[in-house]
Amino acid sequence: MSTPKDTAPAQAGNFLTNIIERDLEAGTYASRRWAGSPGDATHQATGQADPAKIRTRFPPEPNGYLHIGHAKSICLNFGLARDFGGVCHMRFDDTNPEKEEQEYVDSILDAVKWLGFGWEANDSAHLYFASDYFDFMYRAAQYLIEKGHAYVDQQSAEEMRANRGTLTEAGTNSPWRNRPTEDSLRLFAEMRSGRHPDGSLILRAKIDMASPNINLRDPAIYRIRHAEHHRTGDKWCVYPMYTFAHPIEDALEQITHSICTLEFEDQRPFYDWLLERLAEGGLLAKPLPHQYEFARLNVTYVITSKRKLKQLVDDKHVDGWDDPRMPTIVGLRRRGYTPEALQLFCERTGTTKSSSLIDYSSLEIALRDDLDSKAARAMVVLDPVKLKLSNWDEVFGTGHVEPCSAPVHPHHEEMGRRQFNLTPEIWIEREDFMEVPPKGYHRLYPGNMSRLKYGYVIKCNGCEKDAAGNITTVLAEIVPDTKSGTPGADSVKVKGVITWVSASEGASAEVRLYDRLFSEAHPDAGGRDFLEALNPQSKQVVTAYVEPGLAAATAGTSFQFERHGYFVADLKDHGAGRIVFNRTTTLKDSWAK
RNA sequence: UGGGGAGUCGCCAAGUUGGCCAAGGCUCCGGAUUUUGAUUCCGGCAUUCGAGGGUUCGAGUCCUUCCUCCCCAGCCA
Repeated sequence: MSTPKDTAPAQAGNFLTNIIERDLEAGTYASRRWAGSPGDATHQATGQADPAKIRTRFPPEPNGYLHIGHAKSICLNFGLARDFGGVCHMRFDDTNPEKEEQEYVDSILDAVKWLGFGWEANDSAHLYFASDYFDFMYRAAQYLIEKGHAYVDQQSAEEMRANRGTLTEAGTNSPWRNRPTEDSLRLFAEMRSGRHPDGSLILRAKIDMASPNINLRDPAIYRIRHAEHHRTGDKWCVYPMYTFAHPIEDALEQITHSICTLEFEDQRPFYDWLLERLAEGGLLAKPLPHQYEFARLNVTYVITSKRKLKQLVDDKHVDGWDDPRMPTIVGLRRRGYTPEALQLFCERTGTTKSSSLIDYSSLEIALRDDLDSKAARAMVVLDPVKLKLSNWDEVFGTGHVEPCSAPVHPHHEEMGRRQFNLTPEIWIEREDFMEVPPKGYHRLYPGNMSRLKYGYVIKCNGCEKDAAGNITTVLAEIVPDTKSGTPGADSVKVKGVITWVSASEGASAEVRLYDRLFSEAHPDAGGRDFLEALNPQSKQVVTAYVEPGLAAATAGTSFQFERHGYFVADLKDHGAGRIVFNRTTTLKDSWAK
């Protein structure tokens, strides 16, 4: 997975590619060794020069489902490794046993693979867990205590908060801050042995309670938590905090560029402080990893707050985490988004440090751009009204069905052709007929001609209505010798071409017409209730008539329903005997709605 | 009011050490092709870089004052 950057006219880079190029040129990481697995300085020293020019990592906490924002981070980290001859590690940041589960590990792995990335490189799987480093982390904490860089505090959480100071006022030292080293060492061992209850003691780094950066006011680095961990079981009852664990994970894995989101900027000084301390003690190999921050992805009409997404699921506003309206990877996938479309979207939106708000439509545009050349075409009538060809018997003879042929894709003949029959009664879209057409309308209205796509030109003769005045049947007649593909096809020019499905041969299908989940661009702006911004029409289910061949579609396959948009056979509900499609997105429509 | 970030066309976004007319993508607007009002194809789209001063032959890039927005006071990540 290490294709070097090609020579093609390089896309303008971003601040991260600039940094990496500079590091590569300067040989910043050239001296790194890699012993084939993560480990401390001694371990890595036994290895060869690292075959990976750079190492990045995607480090989610396995506490929920991945969403579109994670997709960006995945594309960034795996993409950078791919483009610069490096390796990207798949790592689970599982340092909080109370929130994490194996189920999430599995779904995250699945999402990353589906997106098109892998963690296999140089004959090994770079799949790691922070929990595998607990032994080292414990040793590192002991080292910090020994050197006077950490101490066991026994203030309560409330006391600690009170003594931390505020944004404008310095904090005050803990009365336990200068506890003798031996005492802290003993207490820390007792914490580990299970002698103390949750919250009674805590290990803190000793830095500066007056620092203007609150993260440096003796941050907590190890806490007591008598909880079962999904991987280490009850082996531990002390767990490292993110602040302490993450830099160590990066260093043990020989990560070069540790990329995270902007809110961690203030943590960087501690990241560097910690790693320097451990490196000067000979525990970690130099050169050390560096943290870089980028702006997280924000998209209009979309929320990514885990708490709020969970509420949508729990309160049944959506049908689960994989509801096609959810911004989760599983949801986007079920909606019909492709990995390529998501990657294209991430490339187009770029990577910077300035927070941006991307139009939701960019997502749809990227999807259309990807699907247009790949999706097989099909004719489907979503809002059916019957049309009778009144001169059928005169033109073809009673009982005749007229075979029609269409390309699977108009620009890719190699994709083959599909067959279906034209019959005397067909379904057409209700909006393709108007008794009184507006200016510029060129489909069916009394006296006007249109073409039945891949079939004949027909002339509209009016319609039939029920007692309430609703149109029940559109009446039309075949214009002879105008069949598509025959020499006479162009003898009659028409402006409108409409799609149709044979009433006797078409299959009926359940089609779910999805629209954006929220009707406001900023559903959770200004602290108001995001549920009030829910779009009541985000899901409409219709019974449609589809081209007969669609019955054989396999779940997960995308089609373009001509003139309607892109649809995907539902991953869960489409199958033998039941045809179920989800509308992924409509087609671009420049005809005023 | 402390600290850390960010402000370039409708939405993104290049622009690194000051120097040819401020990249590119998407949207949009014209026009051509089209049996999807889709696609494709041509063409157009910032005297201006949050605002004001200043330095300079020359500034988005340097100095300065100001404005706006985002993040930080979990024993979450």
